Amino acid sequence: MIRLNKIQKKAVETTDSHLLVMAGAGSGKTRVITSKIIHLIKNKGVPPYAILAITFTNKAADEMKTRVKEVLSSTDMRHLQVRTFHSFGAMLLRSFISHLPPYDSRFTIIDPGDQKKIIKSLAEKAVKTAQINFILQLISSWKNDFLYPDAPFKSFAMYDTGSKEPGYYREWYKKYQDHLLKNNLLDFDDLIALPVQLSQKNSACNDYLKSRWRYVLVDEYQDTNTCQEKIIRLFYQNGATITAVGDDDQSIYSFRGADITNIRCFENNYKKSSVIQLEQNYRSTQSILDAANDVIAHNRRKYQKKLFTRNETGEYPSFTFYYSDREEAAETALEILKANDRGCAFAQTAVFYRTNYQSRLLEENLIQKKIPYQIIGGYKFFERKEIKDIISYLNVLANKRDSLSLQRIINFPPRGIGKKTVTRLINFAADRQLTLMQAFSQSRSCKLLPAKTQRKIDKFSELINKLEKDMQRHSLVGFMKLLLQKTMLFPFYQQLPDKNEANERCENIFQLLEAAGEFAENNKTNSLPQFLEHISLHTAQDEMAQQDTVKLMTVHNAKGLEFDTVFVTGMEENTFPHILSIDDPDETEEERRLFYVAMTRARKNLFLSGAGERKQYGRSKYLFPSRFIREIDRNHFKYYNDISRIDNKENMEDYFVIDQHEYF
DNA sequence: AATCAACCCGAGAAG
DNA sequence: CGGGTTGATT
Repeated sequence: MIRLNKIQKKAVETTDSHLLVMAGAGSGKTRVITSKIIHLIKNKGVPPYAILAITFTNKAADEMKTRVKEVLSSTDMRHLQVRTFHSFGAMLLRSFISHLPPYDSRFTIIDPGDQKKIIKSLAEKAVKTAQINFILQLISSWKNDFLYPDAPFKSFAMYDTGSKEPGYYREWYKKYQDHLLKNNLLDFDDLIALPVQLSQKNSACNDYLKSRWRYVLVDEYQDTNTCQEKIIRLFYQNGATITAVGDDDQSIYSFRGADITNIRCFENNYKKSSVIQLEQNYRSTQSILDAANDVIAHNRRKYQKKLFTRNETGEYPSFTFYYSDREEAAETALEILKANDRGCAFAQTAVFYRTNYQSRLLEENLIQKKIPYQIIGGYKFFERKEIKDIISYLNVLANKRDSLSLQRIINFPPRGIGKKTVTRLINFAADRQLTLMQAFSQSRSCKLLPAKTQRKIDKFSELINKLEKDMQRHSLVGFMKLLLQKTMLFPFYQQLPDKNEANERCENIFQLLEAAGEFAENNKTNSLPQFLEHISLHTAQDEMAQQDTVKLMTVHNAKGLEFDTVFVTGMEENTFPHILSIDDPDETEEERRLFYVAMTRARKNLFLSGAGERKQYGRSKYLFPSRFIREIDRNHFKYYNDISRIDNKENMEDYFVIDQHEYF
């Protein structure tokens, strides 16, 4: 057992009862979990088969696997399960979902973009994006609360649905879920909720869960939602020993259903459990921790943790309030260069912001100063059009019932099958209870379409059939190359009139092929369904390359990461805390935790900044420094300046619309 | 079916 | 300001 402190050691060696490890930021929780897995196998003789570790991101899962791999044999590794909640759910469902007809094991996992498309397609007339988002969010929280459309009506009534009746949204939910069932599609929430349903309805599945896992370790427990907690509870009820690791001060995902009371009530919910608090930090300097402790102390807390370290004292963070967002971006880029001159590698530097669009100005400045950078999150690689096109072909081949993907590719690249034809086929399929694919062949005998159009449809069906045969005969990558040619996708993108665009899209296609090759190599498989699952469960952090680039990301994406030098930008009221969280004390506390997460990512240097003017929708907004900055003891700054440099007299008036004295 | 201009409206965070 | 959609035109 490698270098654990006394308290960590106790957490590792407590194996005979349920345990909550309250692990402060940088206190070595990954080390505790991995050490515990190794301890169970090596010292306690627990078969690896009986151990399950659950995380939230692939990156965390991979990290654990890598560390455990150094000690365990490859046979042991094969039997040990280290998975994310979603991949665990998917795994279980691949084996058991046929007990929930009409789903079958070839289901496709859809992303939020697909969800929006589905809602749009189910609407009789145009629906606003905001409305679609609201519907989907409601559906998501219903699923997280384990409510499916067939639940009694009164269960839905307690949800706040604004101006419209809950019944209205329940109708959407019914239509949406019906579409998923017919097309054999699962959304992210289904991956968590359906396993619970299965374990209750299907004895084979329940027996499997019951008999197999005896030790379950959960990472980031503060981020569990009702459904995820229920899964852990299933193991608990079946006699497994639970180790929950997390930090209530880092709970930042309530908007996706995470319930902070899950971790705060662990002691009550899991009988005969104990709690261990890890407060020694191995990441940051004491100066950074001092400032971070100041901030989080402003929250109401059940577990009062105060981080300390034996690392060097280091330097206090700095705070600069710039004149404008442009100045902030330019100066941040300059500071990155200065840090680089002092010996901080670009790869050890990160810039965080509250909202995705804040990356834009930064990017412009980094490009101008020729600083290599990489954005983590935001528009994801697998959501690019050219990639989605290819994946849609693959989806259709893996799941013939997926009419969503089929509609995407039926006339792409263009092959003369227009909207009218597609609408006709969809209606035809609906009338006869056929899948869209089945409608292709049936429409011929029914003479549904003009002969010329039917010929085009036949040709397309033939293409799909041929690809299906090719799939059997080739490796994953080999097959994908063949597909790119036979569908004319690659030639299509290659021949785009805009050469820059053509190059970029082709480059992305090559990257996809590379990813497929890597996947096949790492997992020793050419299975298309497994590759598709891998893609759909891909997370923002997976895009972290080891290149020497500055990393740009939202604070949410920064969780679990660490850098020598960290910049937290946009520290203004209404930006961070976000304007939509400012009226609700609970949400403001969550914003504070978010800032706490941001600060505790830094090992050595922490730069905080804000701007007095920020452009939004092409208009200027005038802002004041964030309350979170004022919560840090003034003595805990190396440099502090909250006065904007007003060098443009025209804007003076705007600044003093609100009396500064009133504000401070 | 493809192209383009006018127009509208919006961006909170993510598996 | 800029992306996405609509509707007119070819």
